[in-house]
Amino acid sequence: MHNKMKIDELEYLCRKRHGRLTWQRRAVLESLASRRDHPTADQLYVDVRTAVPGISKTTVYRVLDTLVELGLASRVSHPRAVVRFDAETKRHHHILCVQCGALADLEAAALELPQFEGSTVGGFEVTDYSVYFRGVCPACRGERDGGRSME
Amino acid sequence: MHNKMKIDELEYLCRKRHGRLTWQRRAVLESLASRRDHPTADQLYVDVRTAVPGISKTTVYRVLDTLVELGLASRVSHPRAVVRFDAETKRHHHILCVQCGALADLEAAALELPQFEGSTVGGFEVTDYSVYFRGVCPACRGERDGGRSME
DNA sequence: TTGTATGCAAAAGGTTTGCAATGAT
DNA sequence: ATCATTGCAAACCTTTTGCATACAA
Repeated sequence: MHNKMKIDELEYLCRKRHGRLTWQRRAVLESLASRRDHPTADQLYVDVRTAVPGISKTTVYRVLDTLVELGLASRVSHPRAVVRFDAETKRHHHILCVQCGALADLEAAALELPQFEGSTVGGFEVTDYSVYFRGVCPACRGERDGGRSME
Repeated sequence: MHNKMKIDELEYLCRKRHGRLTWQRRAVLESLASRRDHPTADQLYVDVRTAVPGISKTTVYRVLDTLVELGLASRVSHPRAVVRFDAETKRHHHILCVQCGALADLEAAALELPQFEGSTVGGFEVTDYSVYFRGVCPACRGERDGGRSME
């Protein structure tokens, strides 16, 4: 399974850093990696807590920090929303449904964009980039009435 | 001057909505439009307050909401940072310096990207998009030591 | 054993809200 | 005069921090 790889990576990276592989780290990463949406810290907290009661919200925040540092997760955000997390660290883009607020991933390969990395744009040396789309998702296009709530 | 246009637009849009053109709205929009960076609500508050004392922070937040509603400003955000505002509403992209945290605009025209609007991407009907670059700004590239503070 | 990671509770922001007063039209 | 907008203070929420305890290595 793909999640197993993530956990293995976590173990490896923890060792390398003289860090510790706690069940809390495992649990948060497992929960994050098993989801296809972009959960908030609080959603992950609830999630983990139902599976393995006893974790504190503080720890979830700290573990997420660590995962981002280790490159096992990344932060996603858009204006007017709480920060969300994503275990998908391959380059990809995001698209937000302006009607229901759903946030989906878009494979980078699906897009045909120029190769910006390494080039200079506006004087900046580009190391990374992603495209943020806004649009209407399939579900909202179907029922032309709008307004699912933001999950 | 370009800012004058913005204020005129504000006046027009306020009237259209049976809204009122208060000096607070004028002041916030003027401050925002005169800046080339992406100020936070708090920065605008300080700014306006020095020019015309007496405005409250609550009002700055409310005025900014209104400006965004009216299409005179937009929200910009990136993970790990407070929401920032931008009076530039033409399509443009953003680039963040990963060393000093500077956030700059990039003219859309400077990039040569496909025409995504109206097309369908990942099942979504795209209405708008912008590219978010990460890289190293000219200043930080010059002095290869990194670490200006995030303005 | 050693030092990292956790839990708790409290602090720290940033942003929003209720309500009476103000002021633009 | 009327109703949108403001100011104040308090509420809200998410995220961070200090410190003692627990536990992975």
